[in-house]
Amino acid sequence: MRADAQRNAEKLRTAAAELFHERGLQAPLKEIARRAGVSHGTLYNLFGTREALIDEVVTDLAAARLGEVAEQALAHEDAWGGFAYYIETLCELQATDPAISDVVAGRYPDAERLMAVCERSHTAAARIIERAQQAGTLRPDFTHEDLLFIFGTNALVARAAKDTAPDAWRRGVAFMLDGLRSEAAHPLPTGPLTSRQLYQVMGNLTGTP
Amino acid sequence: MRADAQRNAEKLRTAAAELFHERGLQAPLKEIARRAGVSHGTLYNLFGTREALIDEVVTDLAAARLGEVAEQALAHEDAWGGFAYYIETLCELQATDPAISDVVAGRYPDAERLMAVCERSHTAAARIIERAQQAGTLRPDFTHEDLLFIFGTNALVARAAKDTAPDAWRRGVAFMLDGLRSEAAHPLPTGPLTSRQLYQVMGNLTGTP
DNA sequence: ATTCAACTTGACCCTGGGGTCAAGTTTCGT
DNA sequence: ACGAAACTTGACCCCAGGGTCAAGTTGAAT
Repeated sequence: MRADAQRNAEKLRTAAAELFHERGLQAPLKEIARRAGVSHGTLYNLFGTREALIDEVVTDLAAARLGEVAEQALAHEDAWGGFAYYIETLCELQATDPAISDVVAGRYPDAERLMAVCERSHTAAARIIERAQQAGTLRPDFTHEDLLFIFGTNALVARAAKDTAPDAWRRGVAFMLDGLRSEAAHPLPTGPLTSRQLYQVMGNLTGTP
Repeated sequence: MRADAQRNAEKLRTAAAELFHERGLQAPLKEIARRAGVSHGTLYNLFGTREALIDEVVTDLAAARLGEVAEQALAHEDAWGGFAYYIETLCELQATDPAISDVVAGRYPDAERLMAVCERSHTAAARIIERAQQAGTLRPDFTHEDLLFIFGTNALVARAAKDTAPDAWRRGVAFMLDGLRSEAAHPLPTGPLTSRQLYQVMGNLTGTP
């Protein structure tokens, strides 16, 4: 790769990181190129697809953030505390960083590294759920898919309320969390989604193709 | 108004009602005209704006549906039962009729008759909430705005899951409802939205201009 | 039957997103 | 310092949605 191309790629990575952070992973590619001071043709030359760019720009950040949250959640002595921490902190992360929000809620099958990160994050989440259920504080009919669903809706809520009431998501999450304790549980009307279904629904929810 | 214009208006109303029902109130106006077998220019001539069309086509249906649900909810002997019925039934309505879903979740300030219907619906909802709170079964920190917020998110969830898992919304609502009982309540992290804030957030949430 | 206002039409414009590629420019090895 | 390969550019194409309006058509009053 020629030196100038290297430089442009770097400028594009920077601009993309900024715009993804500000506006989420659907930020227009042309605008990213504009901010980088480069033609959009160059963006297509150097990265080819949006997902390739995402994979380069967002993956490491996401891995760090998600890993840290999961770790801290498992570090809680109290299983319910860890579970609640996990949900609250991830939702907070979604509210403050649209890019991360989209990673958690979206579908980017062609971003390989990113998918691996999600994979890891999912198994961590499963552990957090299981621990709280074994402690008897989290209702036993709650599933991993329900958790992701929560993040999916929170992504939208947080984005919609960002400028008007940046903390609006907290109330919804708090109500929800109160409904997830074992003591609060009443029988559910429907079984959980399959992961296949979840995948599709999350896609529609966040407008990921 | 000339007879042919009358006929066209009728065809357009019918087509609009169908498409709004199938796809929600953002259905492309050109497609409505196409389905009516009429030029889109005619649609603009006869109705002017999307909201005018909505107001003519959706208001009566919405009034009937919303009115009935509220009435039945208040007819419940049990205040909590009435509250839960109201939420569940309205959410179900959202899941089965995208047009109603958008009415409940959206913003259409220029559709005067529709706004009046919403107004009425809101005061009914307030009564349902208050009754359940006075009975001591609904947590006292729950507000009208929280309720509308629930409908706002449910609109998105129901739409996203429609084709994949038409009942997916039920689980989320059930968790939520379990969190709204007085026994489940833990202190909330934030105060409620003002109605002004809610208005803006709902607008962003549903993409209503 | 004529006439003219009322109405309809579809070509046209705009916006904003995605994407391509021939022609021009720059880097780098020799 | 030169030439080939690598790279960049921006004009161009696509699509889908909103919206306008001059020209043509039709209804109905006289």
